[in-house]
Amino acid sequence: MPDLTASFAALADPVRFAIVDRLLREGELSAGEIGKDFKISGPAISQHLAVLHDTGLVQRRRMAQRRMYSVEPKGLSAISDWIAEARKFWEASLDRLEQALQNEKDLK
Amino acid sequence: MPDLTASFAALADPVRFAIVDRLLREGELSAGEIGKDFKISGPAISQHLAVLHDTGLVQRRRMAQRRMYSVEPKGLSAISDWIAEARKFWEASLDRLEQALQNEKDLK
DNA sequence: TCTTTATTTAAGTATTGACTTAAATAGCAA
DNA sequence: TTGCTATTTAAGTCAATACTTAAATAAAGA
Repeated sequence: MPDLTASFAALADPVRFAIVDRLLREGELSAGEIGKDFKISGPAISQHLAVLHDTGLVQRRRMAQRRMYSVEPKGLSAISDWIAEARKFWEASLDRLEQALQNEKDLK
Repeated sequence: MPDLTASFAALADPVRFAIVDRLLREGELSAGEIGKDFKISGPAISQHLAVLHDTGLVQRRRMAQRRMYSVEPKGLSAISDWIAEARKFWEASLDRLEQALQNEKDLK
């Protein structure tokens, strides 16, 4: 299992979450375009992008002077896989709860 | 949309992630039982459980002197919903990539 | 009531992390 | 080369947070 806590930590910051969410919807964007959404400095954006890149949530490539960023699906699918696994357990427990409530009702 | 970044922050800590993961698999457990898995102090565990409870990831109830903790499905389904939405976008972009590679191949 | 068990709350410390400004790097164009 | 645009790296500051020990609370039992 990959290190999910690092991915969660990356998405725990509101700026980084908003960046990933926007990249999902709009595809590839430059660091400058991404930065326009926020009132923090350029270097702050660059540092956030570095965190997202280091944790494997975004890819990047050069295009002339610009750095283009896009979502790295593998990074998100690691979370998706864990959630799918977790869902099995919580749905099973909801089923047990529902069953228990039904039995209680039947007794009346 | 609920505050997903708070949920991500809660799961970003390795201890809290392990607690949630174990509660999913084993169901309801007391604070004491949960604490045995870690070498940190009782109060530290209690504080982690408070964070998980405050962010809506776990429920708790009293049972005599003990506090019993279990996963709150709603907390995780908020993440699950975002991932499902995100998946639509990243799969669409993968499809476009695949299409582009196919077109390139056809030209040869 | 007094004691024991289970857990939380309080208070203080140390590390981590998000931000800033200033300086460095990379590529393009005059 | 010199300059211009885009972005990152460096260095330092401040706030958030994960931990500790000590004290408080809650429920049960002798």
